[in-house]
Amino acid sequence: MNIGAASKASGVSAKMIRYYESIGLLAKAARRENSYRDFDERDIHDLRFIKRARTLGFSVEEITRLLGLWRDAQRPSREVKQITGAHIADLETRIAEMQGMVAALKHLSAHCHGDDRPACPILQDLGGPEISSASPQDKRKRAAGLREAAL
Amino acid sequence: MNIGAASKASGVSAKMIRYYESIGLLAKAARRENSYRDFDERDIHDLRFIKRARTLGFSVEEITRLLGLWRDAQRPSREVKQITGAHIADLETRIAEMQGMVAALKHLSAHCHGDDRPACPILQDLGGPEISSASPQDKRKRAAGLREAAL
DNA sequence: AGTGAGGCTTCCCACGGTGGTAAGGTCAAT
DNA sequence: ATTGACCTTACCACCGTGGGAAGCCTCACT
Repeated sequence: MNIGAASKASGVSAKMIRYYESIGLLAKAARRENSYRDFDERDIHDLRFIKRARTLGFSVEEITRLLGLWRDAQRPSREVKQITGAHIADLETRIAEMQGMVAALKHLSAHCHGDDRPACPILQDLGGPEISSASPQDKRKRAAGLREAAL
Repeated sequence: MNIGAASKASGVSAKMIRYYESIGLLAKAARRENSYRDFDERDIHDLRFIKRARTLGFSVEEITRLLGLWRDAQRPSREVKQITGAHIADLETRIAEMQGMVAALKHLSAHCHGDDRPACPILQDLGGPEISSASPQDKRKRAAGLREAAL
């Protein structure tokens, strides 16, 4: 199976397949005499796994662990659940942050005429003196995950 | 005002102040004889403006426009409201996507024992055959905005 | 007057993921 | 034998942020 075929079969772009291989997320594909990569069913499975996990917002780092667990038939489901739980919490934190932004923005926007007049509470707020930001944005380490996947 | 003082006064790291200057978001700061940057009140205002706007998830590109509007006393508030509205819509799309992920993950997690047994519906789902993903992730251009701000 | 600490300066590197593109090899079919 | 569709590697870009090196500058203290 060529990389193009693997790409179609998995929904992962050829570009990303090579990338995943390069960072060790995906096992190094076999090579034909032409030096073309040759993917088997196992690779396709892994690619689909990765694709699906990315769709669910897991970071590549998390997927590495999940794939490792997948391959270990003996793994305790505890670990999988733990990773998933942490990811859910992460997503929820980010959702809450964004909801805070939306609320603040909607509030400002509601008081902005949005016509030819220059008066605008949105800019007033942005430019104004110390403003009590909704939450001071904790900067805990957080996988890039979805953010880029959504680009 | 040195860059350190400006950083403290605005809450923007010295690193980012230089970066914002380099990309033209912030006007080039005056220099002293030592070649040290010298910030005035106007710069501090702009930095606070940027800081606040980043907190609200605006991308640097959007902030460039907003700052331009701020400086134009004659600007029609329409434009500001329009930018803000687009940003709100963007945020809401991303929130919805993440909420979809959370829902799917919670569903899977609920059916995973999370103990020593290896059986795990989460991995089953990830590794399983074609799954009907919540939404096929539209990839419309979207400013990086929050994603990185939240790191 | 010298020394050390802590500014400041520029410059490059890394991250996460993804896309682009150029320069070359290969294949299959006309 | 040529064309066009594929493959290969290798590099660059994005966004926003942090890290660090190497070299000045300044100030306070000895």
